[in-house]
Amino acid sequence: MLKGSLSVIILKLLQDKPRMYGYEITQKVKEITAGDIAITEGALYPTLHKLEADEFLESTTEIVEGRARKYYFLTQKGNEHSASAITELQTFLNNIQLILNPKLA
Amino acid sequence: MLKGSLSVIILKLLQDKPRMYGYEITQKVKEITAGDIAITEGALYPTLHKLEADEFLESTTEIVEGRARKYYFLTQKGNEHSASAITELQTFLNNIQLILNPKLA
DNA sequence: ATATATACATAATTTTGTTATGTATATATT
DNA sequence: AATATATACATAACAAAATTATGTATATAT
Repeated sequence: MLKGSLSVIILKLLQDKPRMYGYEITQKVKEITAGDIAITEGALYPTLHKLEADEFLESTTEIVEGRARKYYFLTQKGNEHSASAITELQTFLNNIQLILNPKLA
Repeated sequence: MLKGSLSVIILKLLQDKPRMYGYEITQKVKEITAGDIAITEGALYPTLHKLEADEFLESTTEIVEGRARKYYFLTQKGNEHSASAITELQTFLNNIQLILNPKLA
């Protein structure tokens, strides 16, 4: 993982599906990237906690099939922040592309 | 900066121009990205030193216009490593793109 | 004389990952 | 019945790789 992108990925996934739990996020990323990107739990959970502490996310815990699931969702503040964070990452990715592929510049 | 991309950027720039010095790299990145990406010296120089310690780069210092310049160039090992490192970063960027823009998947 | 640009370098700190470990339940396999 | 795997969350020790601040030094423009 490139450091710094995980929180934006989480925010983006929660924009597309407004209620997800941690394990679900790891599986979704694995699915989208055909197994290339595996989010480690040691990175995921602290990041979710930080996003919640920053009031970008809120959560509710539910028991589903005998196991606890902690569902996260964007706050209004988180929704606003997501927009700029995603744009910023997109701009950065475009810039790296320009460096890696100057012929397309 | 997304952590981890800097060394790959340096390797790529040295593939395109096989002899560059540190300050020149910062200016080149600024130029390509229209000022969006500014490489900090505190990141640049330690990264150059590490690439040299890993024997991916070698350097020669020259005095140009009264000031010392340390020119870096790829070793054979560095050239081989560049190819895989760039491909790997490209794959990663493509995967992030899939997450950020699922409609293009 | 002073500010800015060029040119390199390092130290302290922060951010953000990886790896390892722990707890717990459900389901599939031997 | 025992064991392995998948699901589900969490935290601690450690490492990597930035940012920020600081330092040295020369050339050029104001």
